[in-house]
Parts: sequence; C-alpha cells; structure tokens
Amino acid sequence: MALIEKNGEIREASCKEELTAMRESVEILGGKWKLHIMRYLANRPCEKNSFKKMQREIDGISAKMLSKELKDLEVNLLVTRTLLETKPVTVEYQITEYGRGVLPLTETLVSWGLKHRSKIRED
Amino acid sequence: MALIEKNGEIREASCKEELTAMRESVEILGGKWKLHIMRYLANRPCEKNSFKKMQREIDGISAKMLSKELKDLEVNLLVTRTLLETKPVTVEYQITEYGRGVLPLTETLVSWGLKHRSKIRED
DNA sequence: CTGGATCCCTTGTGATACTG
DNA sequence: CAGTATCACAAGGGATCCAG
Repeated sequence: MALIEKNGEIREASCKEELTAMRESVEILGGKWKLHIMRYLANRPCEKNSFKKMQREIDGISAKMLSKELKDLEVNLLVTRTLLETKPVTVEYQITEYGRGVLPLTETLVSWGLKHRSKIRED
Repeated sequence: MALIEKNGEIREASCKEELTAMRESVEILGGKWKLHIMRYLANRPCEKNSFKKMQREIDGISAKMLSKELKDLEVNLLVTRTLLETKPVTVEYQITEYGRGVLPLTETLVSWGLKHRSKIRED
C-alpha cells in the first residue's frame, strides 16, 4: 500500500489517488527519450556531459528532442543544467541526487523487458 | 545488473541490450491506458470483468481504446479473453498469472508519483 | 453486448536550416 | 556550441455510426 502526505497528515492513498499518481509518473517519465537520458546521465555522474556529446552518444536523438526533454527533466528537478562561460559557451548536464530515484524504475523496466522477450519467444 | 538468456546461455546484459529491453517495455506497457487496465484487472481477479463493465468503470476510456488495448495486452499474454455464449454474447477479461509480473512496476510508478508530487510542491 | 470502421483532431517526433 | 524555428509526418486518441 502506498502512503500519501497531504495537508500535513500521512495516510493511505486511495485507489483513485494511486491511479492519478501513476498517470503523472507516466506523463513525466514517459515518451521515447526521458528514461534513456536518465540512464545515460546516471552512468556518467562525473563526466562533462555537454549537449553535443549527449547528442552524439544517445543513439538517434535530434537536437530538438534532446533540448526539449532536458528542459522537462530540469523542471522536474531530475537533472541540472550548468552553463559554462567558455568560448563558445558549453553546457553540462548532470543527474541530480533526487533524479537517481527513478533508477529503480528503469531497472524494473529493463528486467521486465528481458524476461518478457524470452517469455514471448518460448511459445 | 540484469541477466539475459540467449541461445541457451545466461550472461549479463550489455548496456545496449538493457536499453533495448527498457524501450520494449515502454512500448508494450506505455501509453495512456495499458497500466491502468492492468491495475483494474489486478484488483478484480475473481469478478466478471465484462467489456461493458470495464468501459463503465475505467474513467474516460472509449470503446475503441479499450478494445485495442485489451487486444495488445492479450497478444503479450498479460490478460485472457473469454467469450461466453450468452445471448447476446459477453466477453470476460482477466489478468494472467504472468501479467501480475507488471504489478511491481505499477507500484513503483505509484509511489514515485506520490513522492514526486510532494517534492515538487515543497519548493 | 462486443467491438470494428471511419473520420478527425491533437500530440509526438524527425529533418533541416538558422541564430546568438 | 547550444539551442530555436519551421515544416512535415506518424502515432495517439476521441466521437460516432454500424454490424454480428
């Protein structure tokens, strides 16, 4: 059972609240790239993850999508954006400590996907 | 670390294989309704989950989407479809034992969503 | 009752060219 | 280098009607 904190009190979330929470999670983390980006940054916590480098290394992502997704993730406090006053300017992205909270989710998805593939193949 | 079974041998999945697995999971379970439906059926394992009843009880879903989503879920062995020769015919859906394997995922999403909401509100 | 067919609108995503 | 603007297209999803 999931717990919810509202107006200072902690209680059990209702079924409807759980559904809403799930939908919000999917909205925030769903789509083709968000979790991919999170994993990418999680695997490179100490490197200089410049925009250009990310675009080169994340399989087929376009600048437009990378820009948009990073902005969304930043709004949700999952990544940080650091502008460096080099010439020309560079920008570095890093996953936040809070952002690491999505890693259990990506792990669940990875292992489910692997199991599912063998399940589907076996019949 | 996630394990993968391929050609009879078991080994650790490569980073790329993990990404592919994650993407497949999102493709199969993503979208607006799939996980919602799975939770609905998981909470009603013994009831007669007719198409009509589901459409009435799952918030704003249209017949088209419910039909399509259930078909997708059935192909992936996550739900079963039983045609009853009543007059007129009725159809019952149930979550499979295998399908219950997605419940840890929905729980993760629920609790992440609840935590995230309070996180975002607090600043 | 189930759910397919059709039409239509919105959103997501990609390609390319361009600016500070 | 880091993005934005624009165009174009595919996919997601809703409404309605209809057939078995």
